[in-house]
Amino acid sequence: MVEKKRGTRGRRPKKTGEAGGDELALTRARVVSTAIEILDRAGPAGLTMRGLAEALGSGVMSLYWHVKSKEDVLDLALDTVLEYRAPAGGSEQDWRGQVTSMLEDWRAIMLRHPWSATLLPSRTLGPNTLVRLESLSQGLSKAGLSDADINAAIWSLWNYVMGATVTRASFGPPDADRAASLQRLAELGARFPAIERSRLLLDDDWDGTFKKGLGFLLDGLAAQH
Amino acid sequence: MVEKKRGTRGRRPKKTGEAGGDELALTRARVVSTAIEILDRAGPAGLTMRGLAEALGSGVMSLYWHVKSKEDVLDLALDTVLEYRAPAGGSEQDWRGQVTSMLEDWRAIMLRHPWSATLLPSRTLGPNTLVRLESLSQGLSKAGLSDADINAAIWSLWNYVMGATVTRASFGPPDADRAASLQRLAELGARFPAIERSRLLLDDDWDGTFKKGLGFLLDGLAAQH
DNA sequence: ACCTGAACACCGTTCAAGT
DNA sequence: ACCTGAACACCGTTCAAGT
Repeated sequence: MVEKKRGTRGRRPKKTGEAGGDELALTRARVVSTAIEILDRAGPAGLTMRGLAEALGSGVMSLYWHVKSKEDVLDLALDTVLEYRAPAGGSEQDWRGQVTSMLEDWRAIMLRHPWSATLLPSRTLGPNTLVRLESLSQGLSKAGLSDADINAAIWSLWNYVMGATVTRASFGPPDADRAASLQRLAELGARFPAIERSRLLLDDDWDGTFKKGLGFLLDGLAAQH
Repeated sequence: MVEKKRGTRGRRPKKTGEAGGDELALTRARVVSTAIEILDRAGPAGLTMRGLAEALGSGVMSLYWHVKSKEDVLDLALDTVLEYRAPAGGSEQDWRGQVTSMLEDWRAIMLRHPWSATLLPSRTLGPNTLVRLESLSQGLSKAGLSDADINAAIWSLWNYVMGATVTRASFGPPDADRAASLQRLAELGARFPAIERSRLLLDDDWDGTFKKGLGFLLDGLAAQH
């Protein structure tokens, strides 16, 4: 009853040059990057410190030398994924182009790592998030908005992307039938005539919808001249 | 080592008319509503099936008669909180008013239960969420948008509110100093001149910013005539 | 129909210890 | 400086059983 699963990954002496990648030194960077791999594959619920250690070929508690806690791992993974390298010469670009390309890059990254959209709301803004806010801020300063409007504009765009990504992630490709079953519900009750008519829940041109909505918002900003 | 904490909440025979509220029958509705209380007080991490049972004065496993799993409890709590009763005569209202009041109600509710903003992205849309989408859909149909634009408009507004709430919840009143410390970071590095200048992170007029941004978006929609 | 405790298979993390 | 296993105090849920 107290027997332990030893199997293939019991302790063994370290051999240099061993195949498999297991022999690499444990580093903070390596911990974070395999955490990201696991998150991509299994989502936040699939990440455990025990599983992470196993994937790294180390004991569980070894992780705690490089990392403060599981929360810490999540914070680091999130900030790593959100990294943004502003394209060179961005400051000469027109504001709409600069803002749009940064936001689309942001959205694309979050969709590539869907867990990030789920996690971002509940944790601190990291340095890389600040880089994005700064780029947004600079872009909008060229839009001719009043000082009073500019912060509201930044947050509007931020919120829009955040919401779009989070919504998109919650539908997700794995369950196309979820939307279908909701649509059926909407039809059945006949309590939702407008949704039914526009087939809102079946529309899956996410990219187009994102672009169009962003256009609405930018139009609204431009209109404040 | 195997001793058990019996104390005040050990089994006792059911007495009718007993004081304290403990004697109420266990119902699905009661399970959900005390789950909401706990979520409000302690957040998603603070909700455990064991704690929930204790708050209800029942054994843990009794819950599973009324509820399928913890996930189920969260889904139910979320949909309960999101309930929307469209104001009478909404269909005669002008579209901007109808849309705005529904969205502000939605935002207010989510801010009153901050965990809901965190949870919504990762779970199914419930019936009550559909009611809100329907109201949005009906309101916008009066705005004179083309059929091609209307779904994009719905999702834009949805995304905006979602993002605004989620962002707001992630700052939260508990840590006004978090923003301050971020601002310090921004100043220190001098890598974020635009953020620093506008004092973006110190701005805490969330309500005003929300309204203004919503205005930008609605202006953009109106401009599509 | 409704409620129960014991037990199972997990978690994250503290600690005292090894090298 | 870096890594370790044992142990602690938790989880959600299955099960077989009670009324």
